[in-house]
Amino acid sequence: MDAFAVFRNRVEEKLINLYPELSDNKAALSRFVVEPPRDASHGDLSCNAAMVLSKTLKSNPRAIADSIVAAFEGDPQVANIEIAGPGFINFTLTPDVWQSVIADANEQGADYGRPAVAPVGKVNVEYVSANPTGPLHVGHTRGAVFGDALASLMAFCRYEITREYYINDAGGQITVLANSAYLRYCQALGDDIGEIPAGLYPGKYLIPVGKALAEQFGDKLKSMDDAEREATIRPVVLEKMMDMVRADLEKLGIKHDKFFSESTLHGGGNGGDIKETLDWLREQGLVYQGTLEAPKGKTPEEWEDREQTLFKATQFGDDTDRALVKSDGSYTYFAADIAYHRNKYLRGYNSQIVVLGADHAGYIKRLGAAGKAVSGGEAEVDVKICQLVNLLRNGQPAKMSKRSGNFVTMANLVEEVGQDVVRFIMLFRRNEAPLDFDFDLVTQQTRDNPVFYVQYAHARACSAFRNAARDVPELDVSPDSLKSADLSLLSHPAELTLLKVMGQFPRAIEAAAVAHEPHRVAFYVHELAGAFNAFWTKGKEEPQLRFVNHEDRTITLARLAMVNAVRQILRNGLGILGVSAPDELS
RNA sequence: GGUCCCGUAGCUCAACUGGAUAGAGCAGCUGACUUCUAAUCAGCAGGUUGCAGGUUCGAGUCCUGCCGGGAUCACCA
Repeated sequence: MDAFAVFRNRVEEKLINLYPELSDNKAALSRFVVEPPRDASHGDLSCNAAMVLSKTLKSNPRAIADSIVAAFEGDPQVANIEIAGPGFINFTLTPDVWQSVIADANEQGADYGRPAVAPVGKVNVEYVSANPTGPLHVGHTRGAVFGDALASLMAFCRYEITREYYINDAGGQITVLANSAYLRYCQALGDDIGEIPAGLYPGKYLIPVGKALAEQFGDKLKSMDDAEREATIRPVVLEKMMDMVRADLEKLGIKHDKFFSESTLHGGGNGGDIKETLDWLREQGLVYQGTLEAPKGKTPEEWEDREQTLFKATQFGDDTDRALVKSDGSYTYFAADIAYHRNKYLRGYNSQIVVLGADHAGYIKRLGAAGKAVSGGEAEVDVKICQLVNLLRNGQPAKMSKRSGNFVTMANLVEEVGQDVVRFIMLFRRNEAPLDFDFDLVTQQTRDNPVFYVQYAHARACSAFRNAARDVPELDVSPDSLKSADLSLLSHPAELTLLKVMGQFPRAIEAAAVAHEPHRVAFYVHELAGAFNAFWTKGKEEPQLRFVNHEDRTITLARLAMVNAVRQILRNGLGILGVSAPDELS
């Protein structure tokens, strides 16, 4: 049970009893919260209902608070209740409420923290979606980790989640890719290709692709005309590129459920494709022929004033209407994007999350507009922007030379510092804040390094069990035995402090999922690790607080039950982030 | 010029979506180590939350206008 949720319900019940007119006013009732007070001296739980409902009830907050407090008279789990400040109701709970967190965590195990009821509706999380023209680099990594952790977080909270990758395989860059691969193919057949011409991809990763083409086709590609050759090469190269992307993602532990190919939107008739979508938009009166004004910063010479096919994006909150058809008659990228959002909507996703890089900030409004337009306002499109990652070495910018075509790939990054570090560091920051990634700092095993700090706390928890097995081998610490522990022994203030942090896990998780903010999970496990380390050190000053007590088996068992719960919560939190929880650190 | 993001302790960042006296870590002082119960912990010090207004019981958070930093700005993807 989550004490915060339980007491919120309890307050709501009492409010409806006291003020029957609230029973059909869900909106008002949904506005108050029960949360931990900032200052621990205010108690365990704080409720703002009296202030929030003051207007609705046309009564002053103090009077409402008084009536709520009176209604809690006799509640066996309330040790103290008082009104403070402008009308906060502060609860201090009896220790057994917090002690029960241990039993819950140990009993529910990997499910501890999971909300009881599943939210309605399917959620599509689209992330990475990098152009399949080369290896993933560090710029893709943050979005990849963020999207993956967000999907895991929401899946943990029982949302029906699909992890999706949109393959941009319909544009001109794939033609360039095919031509680049053809050059490597010629090279594989023994031709001297010299310098890679400007405009083609120079990367060495295409060399094996060229070899594969040579093995598959012999010299047949050379005798084809350009169109036939491209049509032949394209799917083969694309597949190779996507294999590479998938392999890179796997190094970070990322696996998508669905790879959606943009080119399928350009084909015909499978529902939700571009033509059908544009026809549908036309029926809605959202498409017209017109001209756009030149942006203020552009000089008239840079601007070709021309009539084009436009989507009324402004009607849905965008800043300008958007072109759907290019001057050569083909569809714009955005036209495909609208169709893609419609496709997702038709597949039943009323909630669509799109994770993009910092350079796509300008897309938030237009994607939101697309989502609203194609769903008649039913689908929510939440665009999450991940800001830039600054790579540092020893505090100095780790410059990458763009000229030589060298860049830090995702694979390099993971190889150098490991999956856990990459993932945790990238999640230990709000997504919209820029991130410094210092190679030297993130590999240190010190307090400065949050990944290490949290993993160390988990390893310590495990070591408590190793020590117990060594020092009191006759003590049964099996799950069943831990279940029988007398948790009421854990009433020392230091223990209650730790237990209260533990008890916040469920609401922290749920709030993070609702807000689409996985970084909160990272901050939570960091806080729990701190609370655990603090308690651990207390055992130094006060030996009776040590986990293993040679004289007293019952307190040892209770303490180990608590340690096991800490370990479980850390595992659950880290599991959501995709970071391992090692039993020992080397 | 438009739009979006950011601006919080010397530094790097939080603040549970409007709650109470704005919190952590680093750096600086003080103290605690037979290194898996110090890879850590406790304490001290550090603030006009960029500026000015507004909304209300209450603002770092919401609205307006400025200042500073970054990103982006038809037809590429």
